[in-house]
Amino acid sequence: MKTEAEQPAYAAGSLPQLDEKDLAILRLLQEDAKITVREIATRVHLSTTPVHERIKRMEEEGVIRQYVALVDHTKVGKGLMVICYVSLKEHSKQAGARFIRAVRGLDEVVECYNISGEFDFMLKVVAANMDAYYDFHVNKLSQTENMGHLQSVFVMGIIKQTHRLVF
Amino acid sequence: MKTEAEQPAYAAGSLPQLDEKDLAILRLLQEDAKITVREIATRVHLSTTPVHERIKRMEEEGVIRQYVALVDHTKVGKGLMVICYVSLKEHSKQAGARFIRAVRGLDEVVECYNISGEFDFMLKVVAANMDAYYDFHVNKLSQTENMGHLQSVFVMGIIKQTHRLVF
DNA sequence: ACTGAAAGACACAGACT
DNA sequence: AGTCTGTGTCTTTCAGT
Repeated sequence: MKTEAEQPAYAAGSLPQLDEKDLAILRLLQEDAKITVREIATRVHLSTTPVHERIKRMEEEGVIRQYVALVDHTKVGKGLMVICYVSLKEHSKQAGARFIRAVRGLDEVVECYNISGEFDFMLKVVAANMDAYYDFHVNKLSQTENMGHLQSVFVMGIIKQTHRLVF
Repeated sequence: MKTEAEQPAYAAGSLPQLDEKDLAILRLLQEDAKITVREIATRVHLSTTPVHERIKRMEEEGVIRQYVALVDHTKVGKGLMVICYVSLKEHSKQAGARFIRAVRGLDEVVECYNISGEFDFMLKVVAANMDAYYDFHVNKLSQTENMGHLQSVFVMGIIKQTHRLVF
C-alpha cells in the first residue's frame, strides 16, 4: 500500500481488472473499514478465503489506498476550513517542484490540487481559528518562495463530505 | 457515530474534553484504522481496557466520525476530478435547502461547502471522464431548480491529499 | 481510572475440491 | 477459483485494585 509521500501527482497507473465481486467488497469497505471479512463474505455470497485474497490483492494494487479513522475537525479544535488559491510568479518545473515540496510540508494544508484557470493551485486548509489561519497565511504560505497571488475563500458550512465513490 | 445524512451543516457541538492520551490514540487511528488496540496501548503506555473505552467514548461523541477504506478513484474508473462553483438565483432559506437536498443526492458530488465570495457553493465532483462530467453538468447539476451561475475548474494534478489533522 | 486475565470472535493459512 | 477446517491473535468483558 502506498504511503502519502509516495503518492504520484495523478495516479496514471494501469487500471486493475476489478470484477463485480471486487467492487462490491470495495463498496462495503469504503463505508466501514471495520466490517469483518465474514460479514463481507456473507453479503457478496462468497466464503472468507476468496474475500481475504481479493482484499489483499486490492491493497497491493493500490486500489485500497489506506484504512483511516475520520476525525471530526471541529471536535479537535480545528474549527476553520479555508480554500486557498495560489498562483506562482515563475512557472518553471523547478519552481513548481519547490512549491509542491513546501506545501506537502505544511500540516495545515490537507489537500492541494493543480488546477485549470487563472490560479495554479487550490489548497484546502484546516486551522484552529482565524488567528491561526492568519498566522499560516502571512507567516507560512506567503513566505513560500516564488509565491504570486494568494486568495482565500472561507468555508462557512459543510453541506456534504463523503469519501464514498459510487461505482 | 453519526451517519453522513445526519451530519450538521457545520458541527457546532460542544468540544469534548480530550486529554493527551485521547489525542495520541486519535493520531494513531487516523493514520491506520487497522492498528490493534494492543499496539495502541503499548504506544500510549496504557493497557487495552482504557484504550478500548476511550475509543468507544470518542466514537459515541462523534470525535471519530467513521472508519473507512480510502479507494483510489483513478483505479475504479473515476479519473476526473472537478471543482464546481455554484451561485443560486434566489437566496431564501427554502431555496437553499432545496439545493442542498439535491446536491446530497448526487453521487458524483463528494464534497459541498457553503463559501464566502461571489459564489454560494463549492462542489468537488468525481466522474469517470469528460463525457460523464458533461452529462452530470448539463443533465443533473444545471437542471437543479434555482440554479444561477455555474463554473467548473478542472483538477489537473493531485499534489497532496490527506485526512490527517495535526493536533 | 486503571491492570490483568479470560472468553469468544476473528483473521489468516493450509489441505482439499 | 472456490469451500472447509484449524490455529494463533485479536477484541471485548469482567473481577479486582
